[in-house]
Amino acid sequence: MKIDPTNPADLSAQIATAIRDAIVGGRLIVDQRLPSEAELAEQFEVSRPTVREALKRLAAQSLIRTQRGATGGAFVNRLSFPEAYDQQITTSTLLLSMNAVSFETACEARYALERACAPLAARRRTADHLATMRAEIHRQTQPGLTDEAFCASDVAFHRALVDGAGNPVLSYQLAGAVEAMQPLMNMITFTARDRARIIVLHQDIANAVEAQDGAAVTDGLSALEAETQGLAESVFAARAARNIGKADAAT
Amino acid sequence: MKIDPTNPADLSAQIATAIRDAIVGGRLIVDQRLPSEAELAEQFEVSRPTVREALKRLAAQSLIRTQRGATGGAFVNRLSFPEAYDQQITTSTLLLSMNAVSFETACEARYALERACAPLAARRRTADHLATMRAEIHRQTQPGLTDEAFCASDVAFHRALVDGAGNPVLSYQLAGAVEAMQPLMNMITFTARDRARIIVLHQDIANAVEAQDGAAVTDGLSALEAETQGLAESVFAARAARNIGKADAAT
DNA sequence: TGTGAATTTAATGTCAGACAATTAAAGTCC
DNA sequence: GGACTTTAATTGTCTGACATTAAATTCACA
Repeated sequence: MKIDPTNPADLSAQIATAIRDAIVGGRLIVDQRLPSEAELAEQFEVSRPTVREALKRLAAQSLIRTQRGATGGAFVNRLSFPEAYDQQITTSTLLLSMNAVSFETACEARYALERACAPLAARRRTADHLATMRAEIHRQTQPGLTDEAFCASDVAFHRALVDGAGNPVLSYQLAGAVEAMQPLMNMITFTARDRARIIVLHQDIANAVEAQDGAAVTDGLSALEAETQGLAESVFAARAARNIGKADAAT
Repeated sequence: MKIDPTNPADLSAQIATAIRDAIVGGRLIVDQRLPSEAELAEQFEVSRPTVREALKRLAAQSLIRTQRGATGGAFVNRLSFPEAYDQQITTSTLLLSMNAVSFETACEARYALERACAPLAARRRTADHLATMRAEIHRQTQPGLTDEAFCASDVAFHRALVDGAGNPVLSYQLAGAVEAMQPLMNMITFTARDRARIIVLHQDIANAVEAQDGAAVTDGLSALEAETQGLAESVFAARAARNIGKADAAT
């Protein structure tokens, strides 16, 4: 593990990259202890604060964890699924919110990915997954529900569907797609009639999952996508019309 | 933005979280300049090194970028698609390599996700995507190709298919699934006969994409998945048998 | 008056040394 | 032998300083 001493800028970034490469390349294995900060500082011929900044970079990506005390130090961390979920969700959410991704594009991606889970979920879903889906549908029928709570329940419903596929890798990949949509969905206001239509479609999907009919689940998701896209379109159109009206009034 | 002064541990992590929440929550917008390190240190009532460690954590996630000089400082960074791709790929690769995910599970997830792109790719693929796919197939027929180069070409072929769907969000989500499989695929040795079968399937898929026949693309991917799973199974079975033989010889 | 070079300034990047906090292991006393 | 104390190693934090960078400003000169 060496760094480029001719490039005096970003020493901590170089050190972080060197250690990351060692981890990704398998030269440092899970739970292995890294040299102490003082030793690393000596190895790389930098000061301890610089080493610490490098280690914090790695800690931010869950690549290492640190322990204090006599036998403490930095250890190569086993990236767990929950940690990976979190990173996936925050990255996806920021990507969507910062890049002016259209509702249409994000929605299309989300439902395309969910349909990928449909056949597997139909085959493997357990009673647990079904119960979660039914429970969320029931929550969605509650009259006093805010739009945000409705969206959150929607996300939970879809998460149950995805988890029903029984493939943790798939669940991980989908986490970003499903969760990152929530802020976009929150921009929509749902009338009672809108909610009723969505709930019916959710029930169709839940029934298809229960019947283990993969094709029906796929169709149900497609119908839900069409409904969502249409709803968003009308909401945005109405909003645009109101803005034009305002602009006219202002002149 | 406040931190918990009663918890004296992990001050830099707390500060990083506070700033991250401000970014995700929209209180800090893209390209906005954060206070200088000295000012942040004063605000949070910590020293500058502690603030710096927090900022490095955020920089590691591409949430901020820093500039030196008089008008320099830390700025909220617009998370670009390429940056998000990279993060997605390293996270997925580490997740798979560190968690004893079976080849079968990862492969199933990958092909399920790719099938999600099939209808869109069939509808929207451009001549460019087709040309890339054909070129990669041609490369795969070269006799002197190493197994690694064959796998890399395979990844490029599938990337072209995914990109053909014309949905950047989808491409981003798929990046992890497709690229993270490569190390697992590299564990397999491909005989000339194996390669020939795969190439035929690739050609079927390319033809279906050219004909804009979404169902045929889906079927082609399913056939390729079956082929890959079968191949992996036989390779692992042979390896296990050899190991048992060795163990017997050792006794 | 305009322009280009020199200076100033504000910020990050790095360093050295010190002390506090934590934790496990070694040592000690009953 | 067990409970308690001490010790040592390590991370976490602080202080103060200097180096480096790059924009803004000043100033000399044409």
